[in-house]
Amino acid sequence: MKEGPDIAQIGALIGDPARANMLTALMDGRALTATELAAAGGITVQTASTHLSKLEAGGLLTQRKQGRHRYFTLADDSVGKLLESIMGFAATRGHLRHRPGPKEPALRKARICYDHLAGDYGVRMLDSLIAAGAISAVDESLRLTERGETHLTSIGIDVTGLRSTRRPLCRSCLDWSERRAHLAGSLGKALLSSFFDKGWARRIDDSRSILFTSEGERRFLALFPLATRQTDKARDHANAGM
Amino acid sequence: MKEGPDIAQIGALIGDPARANMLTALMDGRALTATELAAAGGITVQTASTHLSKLEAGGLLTQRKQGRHRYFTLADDSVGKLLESIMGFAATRGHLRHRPGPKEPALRKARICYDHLAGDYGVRMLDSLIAAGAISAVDESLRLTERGETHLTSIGIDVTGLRSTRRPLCRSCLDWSERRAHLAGSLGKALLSSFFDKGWARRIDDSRSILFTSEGERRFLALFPLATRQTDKARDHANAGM
DNA sequence: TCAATGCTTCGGTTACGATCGAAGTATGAA
DNA sequence: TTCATACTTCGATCGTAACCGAAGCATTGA
Repeated sequence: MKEGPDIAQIGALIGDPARANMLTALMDGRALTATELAAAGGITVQTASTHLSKLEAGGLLTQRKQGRHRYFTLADDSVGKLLESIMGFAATRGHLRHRPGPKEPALRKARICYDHLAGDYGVRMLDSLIAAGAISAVDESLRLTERGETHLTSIGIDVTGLRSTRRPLCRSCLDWSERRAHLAGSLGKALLSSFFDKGWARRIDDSRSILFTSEGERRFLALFPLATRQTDKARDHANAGM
Repeated sequence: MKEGPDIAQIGALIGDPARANMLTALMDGRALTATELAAAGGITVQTASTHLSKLEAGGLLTQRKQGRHRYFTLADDSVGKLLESIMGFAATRGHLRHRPGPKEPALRKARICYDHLAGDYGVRMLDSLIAAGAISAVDESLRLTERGETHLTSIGIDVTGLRSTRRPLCRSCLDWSERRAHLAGSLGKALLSSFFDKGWARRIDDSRSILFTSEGERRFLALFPLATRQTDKARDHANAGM
């Protein structure tokens, strides 16, 4: 009872919806500013500021001043592990947040996950890239193959340019609506940007859902055909442990 | 943000101190009644009742009616794993609950953990029993040896009687103040009861700390001498993985 | 049938914390 | 210097949920 580590304290830290949203927004390891996190949490910056200082005091976050910005990150990867394990548990209990209303199907189909494509289409894209041999998957780690580099360059992605950034090129990101992995990292971001640039799709207002044009959808589906049966093994491999 | 399982919901469930206390009280796998859990949480039965129904609705607990009692247990061992992982995390962040004030040293020395002896003396007792060959330890599982049965019977413990109960005889229980294991199970309970019966010690009011008489303390320390060097290996074994 | 026990439900109080407007501090740019 | 941006702190409001007393229901035992 009054014994043991104080699970109530960190439970309470995670238990506030705004804080939980900010934490999940940080789960891909990027550093975000207080203002960005306020948006992620759906609150004003003042409120976010108090939340962030609580999270920092609780050892979940660290901050790094850079100019007039303050970049927040998860304190270390044990925090990420903790959040992941809670997510996994919550998923088994069916504690998925269902936004009722007409927006939900669109969100499930295609949406922005930070800066890359998620949802049904996001999972399909990664599956297709793996099936085509463009990306090799070992456990959760993804790697762009030579064939993939050629292929993506041919459709207008500046792969060499992406390589020069500090951010990892390929990253597997768990898709909670699909319960499968999709492609994150700078490559995932570049691909989504290219869809916007080509006019295949656009964001809807302030929502995170992505609306494809009929022409864009046709092209997308042609570019990333459904993975066929014999590729299931590779795909499952990429999703191992999730 | 609005994506993924609702970690805030289960965070909030664990985030209330009373609920957290009730959950940790259930972590040894036993089923406890609502009244017992109310005591564990330090609240009235009415309040406990509402907490318990919330925890049940959240999928953390299940209840089983038996006569006019309602026995609550953790829904399954994934809940235990979850709580353990949070505890582990909380411990690394230094989120140990320190009761300030004079009571704390007494609590660390000897206290009740559900129904058995915990704290420094609890750890010492188990170490000593292992060193004496009364209990054999393989990983976290403890077993009473024949020599141990003879020994304990000679000091007035009705081992055969304890064997007839459904509850496991020996159980290893992690001691958070010592970060080491102590003896739980029906044998742990019986030993503590015998200390009370013999007048060696008594509970203090409503606190969980146990006060030894000077005579009782002398006898206890003589009965359970400090484990010597060469037994460290066995003891560490018993504490493996904690 | 009646009393006792274990637990839940109801009603009302209270306290805590999430929230935001407004003001204050720090950094960078003009 | 002045202005703009990024963020924090202060102060006040407000809503929710934790809490308990009292009453109600269910089970057991006499």
